[in-house]
Amino acid sequence: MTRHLDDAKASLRRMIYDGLYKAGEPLREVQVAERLGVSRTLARLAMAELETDGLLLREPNRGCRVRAFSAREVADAIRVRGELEGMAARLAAERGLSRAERADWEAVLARGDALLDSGRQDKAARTDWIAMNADFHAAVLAAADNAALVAACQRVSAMPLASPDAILFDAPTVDGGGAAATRRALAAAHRDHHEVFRAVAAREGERAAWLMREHARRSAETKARLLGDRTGYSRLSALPGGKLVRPAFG
Amino acid sequence: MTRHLDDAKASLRRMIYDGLYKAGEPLREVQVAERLGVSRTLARLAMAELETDGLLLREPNRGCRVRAFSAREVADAIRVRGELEGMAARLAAERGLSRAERADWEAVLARGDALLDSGRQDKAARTDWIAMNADFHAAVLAAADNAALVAACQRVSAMPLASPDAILFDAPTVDGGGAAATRRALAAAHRDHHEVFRAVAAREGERAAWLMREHARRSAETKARLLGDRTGYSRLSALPGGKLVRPAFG
DNA sequence: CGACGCAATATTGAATGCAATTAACAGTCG
DNA sequence: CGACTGTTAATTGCATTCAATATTGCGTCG
Repeated sequence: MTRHLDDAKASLRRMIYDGLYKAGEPLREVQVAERLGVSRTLARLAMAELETDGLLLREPNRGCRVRAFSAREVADAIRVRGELEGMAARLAAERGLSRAERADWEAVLARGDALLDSGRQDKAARTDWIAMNADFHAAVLAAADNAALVAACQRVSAMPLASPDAILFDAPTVDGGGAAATRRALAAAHRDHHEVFRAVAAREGERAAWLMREHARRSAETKARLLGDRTGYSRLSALPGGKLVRPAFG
Repeated sequence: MTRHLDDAKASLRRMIYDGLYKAGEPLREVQVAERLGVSRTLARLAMAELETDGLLLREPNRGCRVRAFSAREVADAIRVRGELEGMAARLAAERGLSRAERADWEAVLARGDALLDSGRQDKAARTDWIAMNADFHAAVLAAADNAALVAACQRVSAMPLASPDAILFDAPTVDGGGAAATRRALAAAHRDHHEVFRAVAAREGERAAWLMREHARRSAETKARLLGDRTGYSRLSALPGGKLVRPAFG
């Protein structure tokens, strides 16, 4: 992959996430190329990559369509991610953390603590949170020292909303809405992070795996609750409340 | 993906598996195109896909090289596959098998029994065995009813030797060689199949998962023993004994 | 009036050609 | 004699062009 292709792919991904193309709507190569400001070749390659990422569906000689993900599919993907991350936690616990890994991990946890303590809710805080969260999940995978596991996890995280980066801020909830609920959810998630770390550090492999799976499962349930039962969607910005924020995505 | 591209990709894959390109050796687009009998465009696309499959490594502006897989990497991938298939078995057990699924599964098991009972060791028998084995693993995944799980499993199986299809027949072993040892290994594997099925049918989820993980682990250990400790290889036909047979691969 | 078939058009699929980047080599200077 | 730089050859990256396939609209026939 070269620079231009990466750019085109990222831009197209963003376009889809932003709902420029509705689910089921065909992506015409010429139009995509125009909007991306590149040639048809690059547009085509970008579409091919997003297809392998599972974001687009291709019918031979009929082009690509944006794939719609049901709440069920997202939940399924998150369960798989949880299983893989759980395996990573178990492997990490069995292997034991090096001094450096332990320090890195604790630094990430401290960043999360600081963010929660600050009480900030602005956009920068959200970006920081997403970065912290991503770093935590990456640390778990790295500590497992299994390249195939990392690759598999990245793949399953390619689905919109299935990635740990995909956090729904300020979406309305049944138990009262908005900022306070979000804050509670983030605090709970970060407690999970601490617990996973303690279990791994204590070499409690199976328990670490269980905690990690539960962490993913909670995230899946939260998202399912927020997204409702609609069977298909891809325009994330059109979700209930329209206040979805996923700045660090893609 | 269109027909020509699929063909080109499969052919190139086979070329690499057959050792036409050694590990680390660069794949020049023009040469690949010539050997495939297609244009540079298709060769390029095929290479791009094999890159995403993890079979090739690409350095920007410097093309692709065949990736060498260490015995460790193969073992890691198989462990991940085992975890995913174990998850599938657990989900299948929790969900319960439909009448049709149960029948399909039993038919696959019966095919394996018949093959073992026949005592055949010819090439056709091997092909049949590989097909039966693939069907069994596919049945486990299908019974889990989780699309993301299937996709993740397919991905991790893309690595050479990591797929359940990749069976080493007649490779020399430490405990006496060849046909008899292979026969014992296949019989043991098929006992695993039966046990997994019984556990799933009995709704024993965690036990089914464990059995499936162990099934994969055994396969990984067998391969590791056969492959030895060499740190890098990709020319499968050049493995010890040179009697490797993997007809249904790719 | 509806259904089928044919032609025109639009869209994807593949190949060739051109530009940009990189590696290798020779020549020159220190 | 070794290191550096300018130049050349080779290779990838991208754009354009040509060909194949599917879709749509219209006309005709039942």
